[in-house]
Amino acid sequence: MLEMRLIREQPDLVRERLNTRDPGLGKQVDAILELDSIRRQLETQLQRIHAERNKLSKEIGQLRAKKETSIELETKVRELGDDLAVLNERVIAADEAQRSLMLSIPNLPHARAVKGSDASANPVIRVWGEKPEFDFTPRDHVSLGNELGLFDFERAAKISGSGFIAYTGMGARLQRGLIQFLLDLHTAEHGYFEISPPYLVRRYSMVGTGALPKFEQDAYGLDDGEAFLIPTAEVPLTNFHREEALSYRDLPKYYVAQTPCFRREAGSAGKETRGLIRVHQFDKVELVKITEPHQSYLELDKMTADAERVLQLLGLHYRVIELCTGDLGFSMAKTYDIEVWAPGQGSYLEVSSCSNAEDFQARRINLKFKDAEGKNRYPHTLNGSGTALPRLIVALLESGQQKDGSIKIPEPLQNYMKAAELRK
RNA sequence: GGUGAGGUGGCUGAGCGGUCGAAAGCGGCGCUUUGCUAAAGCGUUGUACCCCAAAAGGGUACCCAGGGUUCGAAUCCCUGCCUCACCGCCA
Repeated sequence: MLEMRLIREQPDLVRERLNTRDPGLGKQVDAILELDSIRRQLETQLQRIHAERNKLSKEIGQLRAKKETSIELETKVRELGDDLAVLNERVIAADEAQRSLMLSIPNLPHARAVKGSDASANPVIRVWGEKPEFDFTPRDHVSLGNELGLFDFERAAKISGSGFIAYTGMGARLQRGLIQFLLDLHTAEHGYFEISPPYLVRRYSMVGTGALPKFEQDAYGLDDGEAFLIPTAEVPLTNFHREEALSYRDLPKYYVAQTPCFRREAGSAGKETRGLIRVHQFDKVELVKITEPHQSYLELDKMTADAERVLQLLGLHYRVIELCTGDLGFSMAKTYDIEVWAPGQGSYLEVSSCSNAEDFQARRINLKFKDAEGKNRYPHTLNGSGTALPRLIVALLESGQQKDGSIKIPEPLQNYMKAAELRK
């Protein structure tokens, strides 16, 4: 949620920045200003009547204490009470109208974010390693994995429909080993605190991170929309301290969690849907930070580096791109995507997205911290994948493949896998 | 799922339907005393919103949440949520 005061005091700035996301979005500023002024007028009226009623009620109490009559006052107060009820409903309605519009307005892109309307404008920030060379035509993970018995798409589809995967045998062990490797790396070497959170969350937690209200069609809902399967561990982790006031001494917080993620992927049928690349349920190791505002961008760089480290240790070629204003997620002010090279696809796959939401989510979840002066302020929240499992597996299989269809396992994984390669 | 108890400010814990945003203690902050520490004394100490250009100041709301009774609710009634205890069921 944006700060109302900012919209009120610098509407042009807000309008302009929203327009960099999507020309036309800036119009929302005028709508919100209108609702805000209506709400405030009503609230002022309501409060005047309240003040009057409180005063008269107090007088009634005093009259009664002196055993004097107070009938006239009582009648008057009763009338005020009726006005109050009517006005109160209008205030509540105005408040809700404003709030719901506020919740549907995305975050402002960072002031220096690259401007652009879609992914084609995303600049490449850096590249690590090189595309591996093969003296044969590299195969894709589906054919490699099927041959090695690493997963079973047909049976998974039989159970749950298309878009679900069952890892089998060494494939299952590969995922488990990777999860272990990732959690060990981030906890032991990068300083994150491990949490195993609920996978089912309340609606307000989804609203809190910005997954709702806009993207309800992407989530799996239960109980008539009161609960949702998490689309990412960002939701439970970021909400972990909701409604709390932390101390600046507790910041920054570094959290890591491995969870499944559930996504309907509505509207993406047919698009990069082959194999493991886009599925309805996948595992992910997620990083979340809560920081003081002045260090959040430094922390974003560190978090991105932590995610990149995964690929470096596994020897996977990747590039980091910055999302332009038009491609930014709803809650985010700045995002770096890490894309790993998948030789069998002949393309880069997004395996991590590291973002700074600034105070946008903190406002929504009412998360504050007391600074050194004892003042309550909103911290910044960050999140990044570290990393998504299926696409990491795609890259590992396709990059590690050998002519005979076996797969070399990168050195750091070998202990977890109890094997140096995958073969029939 | 059943029964019982309970949810008050950073914490502990009072609170007769009217002057209670809420006693007291602890903690925090400030000042005084002090060679330093400790201790003591005094003062201060919630959040959100509204009015005001801003500051000063004023006002409204908030004692788990939502309804209700009443001229008036922390206080009475109902519902829900949560916590604790015991029972049942269950991985």
